[in-house]
Parts: sequence; structure tokens; C-alpha cells
Amino acid sequence: MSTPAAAPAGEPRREQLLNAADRVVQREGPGASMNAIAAEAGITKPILYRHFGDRNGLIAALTERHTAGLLETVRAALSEPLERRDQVEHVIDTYLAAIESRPQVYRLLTHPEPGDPTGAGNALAPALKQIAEEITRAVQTQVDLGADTPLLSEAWGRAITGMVLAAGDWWLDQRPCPRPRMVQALADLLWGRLAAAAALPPVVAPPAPGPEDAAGPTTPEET
Amino acid sequence: MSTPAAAPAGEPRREQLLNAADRVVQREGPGASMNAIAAEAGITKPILYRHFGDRNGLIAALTERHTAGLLETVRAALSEPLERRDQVEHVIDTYLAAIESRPQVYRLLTHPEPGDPTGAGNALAPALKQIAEEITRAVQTQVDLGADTPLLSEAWGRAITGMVLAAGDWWLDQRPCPRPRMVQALADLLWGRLAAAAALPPVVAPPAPGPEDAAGPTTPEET
DNA sequence: GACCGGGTGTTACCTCGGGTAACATCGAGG
DNA sequence: CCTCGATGTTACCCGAGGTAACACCCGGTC
Repeated sequence: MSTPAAAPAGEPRREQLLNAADRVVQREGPGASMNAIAAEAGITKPILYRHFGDRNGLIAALTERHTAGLLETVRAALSEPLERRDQVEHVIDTYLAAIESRPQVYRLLTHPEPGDPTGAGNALAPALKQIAEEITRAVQTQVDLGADTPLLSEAWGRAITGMVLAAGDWWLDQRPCPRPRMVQALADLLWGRLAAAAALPPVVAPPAPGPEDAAGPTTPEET
Repeated sequence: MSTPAAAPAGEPRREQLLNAADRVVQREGPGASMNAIAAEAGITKPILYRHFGDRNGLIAALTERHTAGLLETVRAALSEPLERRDQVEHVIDTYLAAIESRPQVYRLLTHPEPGDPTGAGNALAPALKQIAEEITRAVQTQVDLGADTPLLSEAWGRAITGMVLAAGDWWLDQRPCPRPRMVQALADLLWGRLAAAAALPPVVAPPAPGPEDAAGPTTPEET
């Protein structure tokens, strides 16, 4: 899984350039300059432009490489015949593991430099858009939502993607807990734990004896 | 958080410049150049830099203005004494209404140009980070999650923010349904409807999952 | 051998946007 | 009068994306 599907055959020079770009991005993040990439490859800018057209082209090519791997993994996770809760956890875990393994690369996938005002207000990066579509498809084929399926599956695909994205970024940055616990927390949210939890008394509650709740992180309860 | 309240008095010129910047951003989006803003204000760049230090400063100042309003509304929605489901819907609706009313402005708030590698990998824009913290606080004070409260409230704050952000962007871009229905869809997700829904029978005869191609966004049917 | 075409490479340049230095102005007030 | 502080200007630097024009090598072909 650490070696994404990249076809070194066909266009070896191009692959070589992409490898260089990869190294620079891994080192400097998504903001890496064309000059830096060219230097890393031991050449000069015009060659890059001959191969990739413009910066977007390079980034796109670079992105596709890794997207393939990530998407493949997520897709696999989505089509595994697990209990739904386990499946959701598995998918989230897969994603978190991916961004954990190579943060810079996945930052590139998930937070690309805009630079492309043509697509208007598309907030989700292409890779994430594909993941969202994958989730949409999974929901459509696996969950019975009646007449609401078309809308809900699409909306939820985006929503879940954005949710895991934002939470994943935060988790990666702060490391507030081990990965499995984070997976648990997100799955719990999707499982309606927020909706099901008891309400606290409205403000100014005296330090009453600990209102112990049975809800534990590793023991999710269905309603 | 230093002086969030943007008082039109005190620094009238500054406010005037911000007004100009506002107009440009409203017209050209978050990518507006300093030159353009200066021109709109009828002056030249150095004055902008004297007032705001650098571009980030300008954007920050511009952001704080609108953030104040948005945050205020969200905060109000979060502290209203509604049934939890109604409250969640109210908050989401508030946010969607905001981004609907002035897309360009809220695009600025929600998808600022990065340009700031110092802050490392902070994915959520400042305004959204504040909203996330607001949600966190609301969960902490209103929901009984037992010992998991500290982690869950923070994680969920980010997660919910990211969820509504991504879904809101998609909704704003596609307009697949009226706002109330979108609110409904998102609240349903948080209410565990995905978890609770019945499963569909496994697919009949899946064709070999070999061909992977980036099809168009609207694929009505796949044979 | 001469000729050609394509892939690889270079230097030098353009444009544009963020950011700055240095100079000019004007009104208030000792 | 002369300084102080705010407002304003022109002209410049720098870095990054992007391009033009030229040079080289190598394999094929007449």
C-alpha cells in the first residue's frame, strides 16, 4: 500500500520527473515551486513545461498517481462485506492511515493550491471528490433509503468526506488520541451518538456527584 | 481575537479601505490582487501595506469583519433553548443561509488562499476554526457524553464543521434541492439515519471492476 | 555520407503579484 | 517657522509561473 500504482513504463522520463516532483513535495509540501522541482530533477523548467504543460498539469499528474492508490484502498474498504458499522470504521481507518503515512503527499491530494478559478467554487479536491462519489455509490448500492436515496447518497457522500477530511486534518495536526479512538469518535458521530446522548442541565449546574454515563469509547451502543 | 469588533469609527480610513477590498472580493473572489484592491480604493499599494502589513493582514481584517457576523449568528443559534434536533437544524440552516446570501464573501471565509506555510497544516480557515470551537463548546455544555466529552466534543466540532462545509459547498454549487431539505439531509446523517437504515441485498452480478475511468459528474446509470 | 525529425537540454527573457524604499504633500500645533 | 504624523506617490526588488529561441544527440532514411 505504500507503493501506489504508478506505471514506470511507457514514459520513463516523465515518470522520472514525477519522482523528483514527488520528492520535493514530500519535503516542501504542496507549495513546491517549479524551479525547485526542476532542480531536484537535475534539469530546468522548460522541460517540465514540455512534459506537463503547466503547473496544474504537473500537480494533476502527481495527484493521479497517489489518488489511484488511495482511491483503490478506499474502494476496497467500501466493498468489503462487513457489518455496516465495521465497514464505516474500516473506511475511516483506511483514510486516516493513509494521511498518517505520508502527510505531505496527502496534503497535496486534499488541499491543493487553488490556482484554477475555472472550476468555480469547487471546494473538494479532485481526489476527495472521487472519494465522495465512491461513498455515494456505496450508499446507493448498500443502503435502503427509499425515495430519498438519490439526494441523500450524494449529499452524504460529500458530507462524510468533508467530515473525515476536517477531522482527519485536526487529528493529524494535534494527535489528540490514537487512531482507533479517532475512528471510533467519528463513527460514533455518524451513529447518532450526539443525537442520542442525554442533555446536560442548562448551565450553572452545581458540582453534583459525577453523572456517570455508560457510554464508552470502545463500546458503542445502538439505540 | 485581539479586537474582533470592527468599529467603523476610530479608524475611518482603514474601514474605507476595507470597504473597497470588500467590493473587489465580492466581484472577483478571494483571489483579488492587492493592486486591484488599491485601485478600487482609488489609491496605490503602499498605503494598503501601511495599514495592513501584508496581504494576510488585509485578508485577516476583512475576514474578521464578516466572521463576527457569522459567528454571532451561529453562536446565537447554538445557545437557543430548542430541542436538540431543532437546534442542530437551526444551526445548519443558519450557516447555509449565510453562504447562500453572499457566496463570494463566504468563500473568502471558508476557503482562503493558503499562502501561510507558517501555520503548518491547518486545514480549516480561521473563521471555520472558530465555528468548530463554538460547536465544541456547545457540545461540552449541552450534551452529556461522560468521560469522552473532552475528546468527542473537540473531534465532533471539527467533524461537523467540515461536514457542513463540504456539503454546503456542494449544495451551493449544484443546488440539488431547496435549503430546508438539505438541512434535513444533514441532520438526518447526524441522527444516525445512515446507521439505522436497512441494508440492500448485495449486488446481483457485478461486472469485473477492471475499467476505472473518471466519468462525468452526472452519470445517470451504469450498466 | 548527408539529411532529417524528435526527444532532451540550455539561456535568457517576459509578466504579474507581493512587498518595499524613498520621496512628496498637507494640516495641526509648539 | 518648522516639526510631526498621516496620506500619498513613483519606482523599484524579488520570486514564481511561463515562453521563445537556440543547441545537441541519436536513430532512421535516401
